[in-house]
Amino acid sequence: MTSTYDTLHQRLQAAFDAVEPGADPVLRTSERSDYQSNGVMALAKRAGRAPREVAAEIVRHADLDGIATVEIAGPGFLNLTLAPTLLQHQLSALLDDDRLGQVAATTPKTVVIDYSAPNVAKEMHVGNLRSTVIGDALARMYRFAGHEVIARNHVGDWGTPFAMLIEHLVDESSDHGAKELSIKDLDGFYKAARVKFDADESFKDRSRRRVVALQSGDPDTLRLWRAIVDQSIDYLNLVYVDLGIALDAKDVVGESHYNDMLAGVVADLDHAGLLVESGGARCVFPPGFTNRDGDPLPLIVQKSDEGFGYAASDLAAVRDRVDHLHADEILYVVGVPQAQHLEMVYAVARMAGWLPDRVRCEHVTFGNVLGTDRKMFKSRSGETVKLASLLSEAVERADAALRERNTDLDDTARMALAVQISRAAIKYADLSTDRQHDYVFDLDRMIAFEGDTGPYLQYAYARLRSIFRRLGAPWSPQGVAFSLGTSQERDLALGLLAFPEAFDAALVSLQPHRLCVYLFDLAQRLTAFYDACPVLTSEGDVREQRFALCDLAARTLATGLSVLGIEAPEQM
RNA sequence: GCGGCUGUAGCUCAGCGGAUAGAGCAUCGGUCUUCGGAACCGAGUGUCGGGGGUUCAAAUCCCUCCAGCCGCACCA
Repeated sequence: MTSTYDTLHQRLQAAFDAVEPGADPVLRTSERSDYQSNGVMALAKRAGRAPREVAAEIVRHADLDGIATVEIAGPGFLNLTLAPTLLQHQLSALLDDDRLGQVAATTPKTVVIDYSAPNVAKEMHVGNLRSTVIGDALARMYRFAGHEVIARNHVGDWGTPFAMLIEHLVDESSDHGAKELSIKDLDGFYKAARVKFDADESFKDRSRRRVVALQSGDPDTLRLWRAIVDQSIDYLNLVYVDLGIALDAKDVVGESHYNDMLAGVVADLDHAGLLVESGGARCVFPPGFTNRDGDPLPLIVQKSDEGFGYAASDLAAVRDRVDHLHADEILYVVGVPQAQHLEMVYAVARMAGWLPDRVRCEHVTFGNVLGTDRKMFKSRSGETVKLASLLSEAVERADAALRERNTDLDDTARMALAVQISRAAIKYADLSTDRQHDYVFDLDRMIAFEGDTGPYLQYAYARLRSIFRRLGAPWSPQGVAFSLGTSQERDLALGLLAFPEAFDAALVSLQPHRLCVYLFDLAQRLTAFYDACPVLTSEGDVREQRFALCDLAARTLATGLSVLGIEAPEQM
């Protein structure tokens, strides 16, 4: 189906084209009418004519029969009110459309999304939250839009930190690592190794030798490395399951994966004449980057000790994603501190011819998670907060809230619900503000059942489902007449029809919060409708229409939440 | 020093060239013998960080200043 916005836009575009080809109608939703077109003033200015005269001409050219009525207002705004026949037609089409009016991509793209990327062998913490949640939402949005998404969890599983862990494992196991240890407390294990590394010179030396052994593929070293990595990934997967993140073991393609390609990266840069030796390191100097003294800034691909830096593996990853995964688009959902590094990687990859212009490469940045004191979010004791403990605290609060409401749920069902609610609370709070901004992590606020929160949206959905449960029999639409006799019904209908443009705007701009804003607005229209328009006790066509609106609202909420990675329970 | 991001109501945030700047929370006042009240309706509150400019039109674009955060060669 053609969305309501697109229908309107096409008709207006034709009218604008008749006056000046290519002129933008600037069509927006409006508070004064259903939609407004603001393009007349600019057009009149260019033509040197009176705006209201141009507006009148546009109106004459516009074929809006059965689509909308127009009113010229103010200096030349076109206020559009959608015609009943159009609303009837569009709403009927929505009832039969699983995609709720959103048109799937005609030329699906292969999109590689690099997100989450925690350090293996360290416990996941709030610092990993945003990349994981935002990346997951974008992956789901792209999939819904009809694209092929390849998720890449570029975990930190290589290099010096791992050499250090392996040495520590050897020290700690009774038989010098001949058998793998079961590492119960990964975080503690990592910290102990770190302390030893910083304090003990001989341990540091052994670790350095171990890096060489690791990178050159020493079997014993690799076996120990594998043991640590496997356990860590098992643990990561538990967190992903707890959070409801669509990442699993097959998406884990960490730094280690590119080890064999690093020498090739350096050799090919050398052949291309891009490699420069500087201070003993092998570098590329992409133009336009300078350090604090104004001197050219290198991307160091091979360190002076012959080891490869992360620039090398990032470059190898670009090649892999373009050559083997055939990416049309690569998104890096990575913290903003990496901005310059990534820009340099893209620049060098383009210089080397590894990243053709047709491949869009974008850094999806995000702000920090702050505590209620507006400083970096830390625990009472000043440590970084573990994701697992954050989640369990949220679950406890959700469970307490459910108990207070004394539902008739048994313990198991209530706990399961508490998990769904707490995930929604955390994810929605993260997704509902512009991702580039820092946001304040306040569990009390985000888990509240009133206001702009995940649980509020879930509740709006659950109320709708309750109506259908009470109906007893399955409901299916049959020639629904959308008379939209009340303002609440009409407002809800307009909200439902706006799903495609809200979704598309969120996708194109890579801003999931736009979809959140839409869903919250829809939920408010819904509750106003719900309050004013009885459904079960109404009769005839009105009843049928209200069921249809409920059905559409439920599906729109569920779909919208689901592409954000948020579940919609049937009952709360 | 260079580059990037941020500054909107008491608090948390939308608004990204259009009309009197919006929402949630909090506050105050209503509705209702709840199709699930975790609801709905209403009210008040703003030097859109300051200043200049561009434009028919600026919170929005440009310049500048102030405040805060981040990055700027071998840890990733």
